[in-house]
Amino acid sequence: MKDNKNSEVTTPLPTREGQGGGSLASKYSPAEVEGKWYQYWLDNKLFSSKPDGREPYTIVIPPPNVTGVLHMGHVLNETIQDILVRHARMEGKNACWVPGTDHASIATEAKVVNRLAEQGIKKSDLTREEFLKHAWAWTEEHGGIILKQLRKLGCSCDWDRTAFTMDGPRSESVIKVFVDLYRKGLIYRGVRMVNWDPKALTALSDEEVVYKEEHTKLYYMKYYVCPSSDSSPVGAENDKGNQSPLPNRGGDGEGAGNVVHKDDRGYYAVVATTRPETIMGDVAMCINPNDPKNQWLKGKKVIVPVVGRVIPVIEDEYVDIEFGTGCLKVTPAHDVNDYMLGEKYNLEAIDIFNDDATLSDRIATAQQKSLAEVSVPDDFVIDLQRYVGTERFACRKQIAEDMVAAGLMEKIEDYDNKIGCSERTGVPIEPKLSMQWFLKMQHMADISLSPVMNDDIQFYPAKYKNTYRHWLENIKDWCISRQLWWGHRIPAWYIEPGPTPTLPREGAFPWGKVIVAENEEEAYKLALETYPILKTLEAPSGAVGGATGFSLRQDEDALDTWFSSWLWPISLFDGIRNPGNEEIKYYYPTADLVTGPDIIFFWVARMIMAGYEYEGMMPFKHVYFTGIVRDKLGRKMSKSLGNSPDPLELIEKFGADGVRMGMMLSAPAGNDILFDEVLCEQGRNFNNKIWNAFRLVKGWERPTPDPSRGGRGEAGAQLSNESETLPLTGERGEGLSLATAWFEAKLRIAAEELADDFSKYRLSEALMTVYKLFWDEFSSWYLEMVKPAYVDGKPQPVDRATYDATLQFFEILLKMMHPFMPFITEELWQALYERQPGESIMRAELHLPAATDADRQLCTDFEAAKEIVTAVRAVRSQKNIAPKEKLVLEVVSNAQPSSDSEALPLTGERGEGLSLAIQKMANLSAVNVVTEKSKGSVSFLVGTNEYAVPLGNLIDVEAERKKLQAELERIEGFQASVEKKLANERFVQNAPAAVVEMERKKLADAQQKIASLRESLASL
RNA sequence: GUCGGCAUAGCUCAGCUGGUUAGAGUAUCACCUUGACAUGGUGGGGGUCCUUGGUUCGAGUCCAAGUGUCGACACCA
Repeated sequence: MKDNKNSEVTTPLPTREGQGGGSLASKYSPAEVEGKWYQYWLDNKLFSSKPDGREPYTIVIPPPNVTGVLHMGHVLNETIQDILVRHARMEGKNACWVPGTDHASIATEAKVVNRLAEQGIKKSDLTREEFLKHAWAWTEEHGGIILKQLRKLGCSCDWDRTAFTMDGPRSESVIKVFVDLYRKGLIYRGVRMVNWDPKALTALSDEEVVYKEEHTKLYYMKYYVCPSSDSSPVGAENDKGNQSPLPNRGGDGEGAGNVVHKDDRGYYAVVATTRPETIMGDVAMCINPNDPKNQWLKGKKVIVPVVGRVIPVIEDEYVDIEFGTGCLKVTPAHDVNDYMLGEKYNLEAIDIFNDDATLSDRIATAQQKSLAEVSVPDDFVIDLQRYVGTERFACRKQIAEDMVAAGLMEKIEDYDNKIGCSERTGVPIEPKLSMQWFLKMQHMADISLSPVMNDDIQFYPAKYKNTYRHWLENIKDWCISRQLWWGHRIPAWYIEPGPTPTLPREGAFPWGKVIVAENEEEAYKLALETYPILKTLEAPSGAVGGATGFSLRQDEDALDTWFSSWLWPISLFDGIRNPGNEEIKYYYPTADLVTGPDIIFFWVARMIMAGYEYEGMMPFKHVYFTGIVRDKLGRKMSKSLGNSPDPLELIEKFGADGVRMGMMLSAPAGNDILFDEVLCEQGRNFNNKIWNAFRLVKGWERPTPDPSRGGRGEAGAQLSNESETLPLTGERGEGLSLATAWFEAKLRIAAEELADDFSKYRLSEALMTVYKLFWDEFSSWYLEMVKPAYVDGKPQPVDRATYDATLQFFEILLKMMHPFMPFITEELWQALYERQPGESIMRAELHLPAATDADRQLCTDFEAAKEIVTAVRAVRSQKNIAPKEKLVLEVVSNAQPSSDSEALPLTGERGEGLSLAIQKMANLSAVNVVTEKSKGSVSFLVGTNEYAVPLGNLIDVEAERKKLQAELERIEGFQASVEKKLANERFVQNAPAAVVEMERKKLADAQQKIASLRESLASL
């Protein structure tokens, strides 16, 4: 048979025959099952969503970099999203998961530049258009690989909606928003101190700077003092003195705390810095006016060593008296704080670097200029020409050596410092003054803070609300321009004189003025409108384009990547270009956002801003922050450590379902997850367990009569129509065992737990709930109870009711597990009953009736029955009695009636069922109710009831006595603690009545147990 | 430096508004293969709930301090 043949190699299921369960391989092999069903889902458009009357459930994917490759972080993130989406879909919602990629301007541009470099092409040799051609080619070649990989994971994205942050609709949206914000006065252009990445050659936002701890040096440099407050240089005339520079010498004590340095060249101040090369940009020295050490420097001028520039000593309380010597060199062009001082005291900013952080020849010209103004002794000066063109760190090393050699360095100390580095290229940031575009953030912060603080948007875990608030309350303007080509080019044009030479160029023309518009044509129109004088430059009618007397030059810069990402939840539904369209109305706001806390500012906060600015509503209702995936030693996964497994290899090894489960088993929201392959192994083992449970059930002969299920079709498999389906809810079918009733109750209770877990986004707990439900309750208890006995080597047939119920349970379990393990559940769901073409578990809804008090009582009773079984098994284990050997259980019913319902009813209808269940599970030949247990029996307590297993002479009296004695002591200890509590008057007075009552009952139970244990001991 | 989180079994974590002498998964140990599954079954062992103090009749849970750890932000040149 076909089935037999296949089962040797792999494990396809017989979907029609229904028979042949026994011929299934004993191991589940996911490889071809997964490919097959993913294709089936695609073919049947099961992921696709269109607006309709159902409640929408929307997730937009955090777009991975277009050239990215799937890593473990994605696996975690996308698995969570897929679980949420599949869960919502099975709740009957219109689930829509929109996939896409991000152009990641700086990262992608860097990759393209690298690749070009490998081909010997320099970016600077290309025009913008040529470069972009390469970039698009690269994007098309590598782009979307990651989206293909998501399919292997089982992600149920609506692929027809796949978007890219730089595709047509998204780009247009970005431009529209830029223009809009500019017109609202929220975007401006100006010269500011920005974070400059000298490798990528672009400005960065504050968020793109990461601080790294580094061991560096602190250099103490000598700044010689000009002897008088005029700018006379230190020189010959100074020789007459070893004259102290101190004012009021020997006077009233002012300057008593002065710390003065002097050597044979004269008096000097000492300035400590980590960056000696920046002295070339020094324009002042600053002291704290309250610093007693440096009073003597007030009003003086000092000479910048090496450079020879004479600079003033200024005073500002900004300077920290405690740090270094209390003397701060001021380099406005290369330090944010110095820049502020420069602004305050109107100091010149000398930019000493080129864009790539090599030393600019400006240092040499500045030196010549200052030396021409004031002459300083030659031995204070080194010709700066020698540093021009050197790289900043090489220069630092060199200048430090040179200063030591020239006697201009006081000392050098080791120093630990935190250095701001580019998040992308990793190189240290150079603070740099430059003209950039900014978005004013105060307004954005104002509209986006309260929705999070008052939980209109809920964060999971909520602790990130603090982080969010802190950032918004200290917000700074967002530098949105990047000196890159790959990205959305800023829609700003500058008015310049046109090519027509005869027209007037001078005068009141707005040369250099900026026009912001959606395109050049608009800009042109707007320019004429804004500056009517330009009309006088227009060529005679009929002339076209460049024939005018002015032209427009578009800004070279591109926008920060996040300036497009922040519109993602809106632009995906075309809400910017086409406000109020059907899709945006239906899908927005989205339901859940799943992302890492590392981009809370980059992305989450800014999406919230854009959401309120453009839709007047939050972009999502819940944010689920995932943790960082680390290895089992807690280290971040990284390429250099080689500790990051390839997700695709893992999928090959454990199956996608196994990997998903491995990821989710230890991924509570917000906590870092320590990933270990053994978790995937556990996932795979679980799949195998499900598979084998299915083999068991499928191996049962279908009881007759066996009407084709066609008539009732799918309805027969759904518990939602309660009265029609499982007969258990209504009238109990004759042959239905207590096991069936119990498991049905169990399912309903579990469904409620699951719903609760999902509502709190506790997905790993939800997974653990179904894991235990399937493995422990269903497989280990339920199936073991209903599994047919073997007679003469043959399994007995299963009765019809049990058979039907079991299949229905299986189906419900598959549905519960499906969001976590989509492939195996689809495979088995399809094989469980005959299905119509195109049907899928994906669209099967799962609604169970609420659990009742009776359900809970049944489960409680059943737990007691389980305890009895476990206790009997323990007796076997301790006495080395083979599982096959049948035993007898005695229920000791003393005259004292058991205190209440806690005692297990073993009489009556339910009692009989429980009794039978216990017999089967503990392999007993009988359960006898006795008033006194047999001699030579081992006894145990469940609740306050006593049970005994007669063992005849197998019993070891001494061991038994010991065991009972230990148990007795334990309970007596417990009793003592309860008695003590009850003896405390204040407890009885203050504690709620119910609590006191509970304690009384505990005491009564303990007393009863003690009595029964003493009796047992005595009877030994 | 400022702010915040966390600290419970060997490991990873639950433990919700204080109320059984603290739970799960995994690991570990012992025993068990003819009947779905050794990727399995059964049973067992394993905790000073970080420390100290406080509030309370009662604290793993609340408060304070300390220690350790992780993170965010700010940075001193």
